Amino acid sequence: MLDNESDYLENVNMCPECGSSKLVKDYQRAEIICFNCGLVIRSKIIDSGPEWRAFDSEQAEKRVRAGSPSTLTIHDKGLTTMIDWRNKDSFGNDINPKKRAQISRLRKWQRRIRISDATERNLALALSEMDRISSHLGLSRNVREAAAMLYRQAVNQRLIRGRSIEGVTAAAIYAACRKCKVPRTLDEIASVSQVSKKDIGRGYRFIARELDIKVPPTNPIDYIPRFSSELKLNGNVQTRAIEILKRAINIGLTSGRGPTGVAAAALYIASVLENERRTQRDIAEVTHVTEVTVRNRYKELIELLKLDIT
DNA sequence: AAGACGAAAGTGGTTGA
DNA sequence: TCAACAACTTTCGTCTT
Repeated sequence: MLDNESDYLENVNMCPECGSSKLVKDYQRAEIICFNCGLVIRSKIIDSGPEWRAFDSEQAEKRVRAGSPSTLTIHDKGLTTMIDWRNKDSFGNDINPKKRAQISRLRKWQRRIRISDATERNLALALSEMDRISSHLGLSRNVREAAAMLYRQAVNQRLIRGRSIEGVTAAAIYAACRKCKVPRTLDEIASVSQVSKKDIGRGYRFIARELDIKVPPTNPIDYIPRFSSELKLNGNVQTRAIEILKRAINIGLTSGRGPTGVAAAALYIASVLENERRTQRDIAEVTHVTEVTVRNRYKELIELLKLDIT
């Protein structure tokens, strides 16, 4: 077993063909090659270099082979050159004082260039704001990336001119949420940003038009998973609610109505049908509509879908 | 007493002239 | 730009469990 295993390890130090000890490990091609005679001694070797994923700061120091993946949520996509602040060369030796002065000048300019003009500063600010809002709303990675992408497009097309950074960031997030089918209401976004609901809506319509984003009207079904988990409803209720909504959509019962209201009513009916009853008030609370709306929608639903609540 | 129901008046946003 | 309009909310009183 040990013999077999050594096949996979890289503990060869001598070429079996010519006896030379000058071996080259080529991680790109995953081979160990004799520098002298060119024999491929091992192939498919495993790159044992550190990985970029790190779970604490200690690991972060070790796992530096590849750098972070490129991301849109950092203003330069994480692709900048960083000059280490330690005065060591690549072997860990001290750098002599003359070189040190040179390098510190390099560092200075690198910093200045990284966030150079107004656009860059704007982006950096906006992206950190978006990050703040996203974490408040508990948005997933891909929504954040999507929002960042929208914002970049908006910047490229000079759409920010005359508009507040906060307004556009909030609008970008709203749009990204809808695009990714994890809708947040305007109210929710307004409550964690300094922008009013009205302005976010206006900003959203604006960038949606200018960037030519086609987002279908919000589907009430998209709200079901989030609302029902907030109400601690089980999966059967969710399925039931989605069923109801599909039928409702088919007869056009949802058009013109606020999607949250319809979702709320469907959830209410489903919760009753599945014997997991929640009060109208509870549902109204998490869906941010009033009990009255829940009632109105739910009356329409049972009437037109011929549902019977026992 | 809590929840469900419904009427009536008020609010903010869309639409069409 | 303004008025009409539908959806939604607020408020409050009544009915049901």
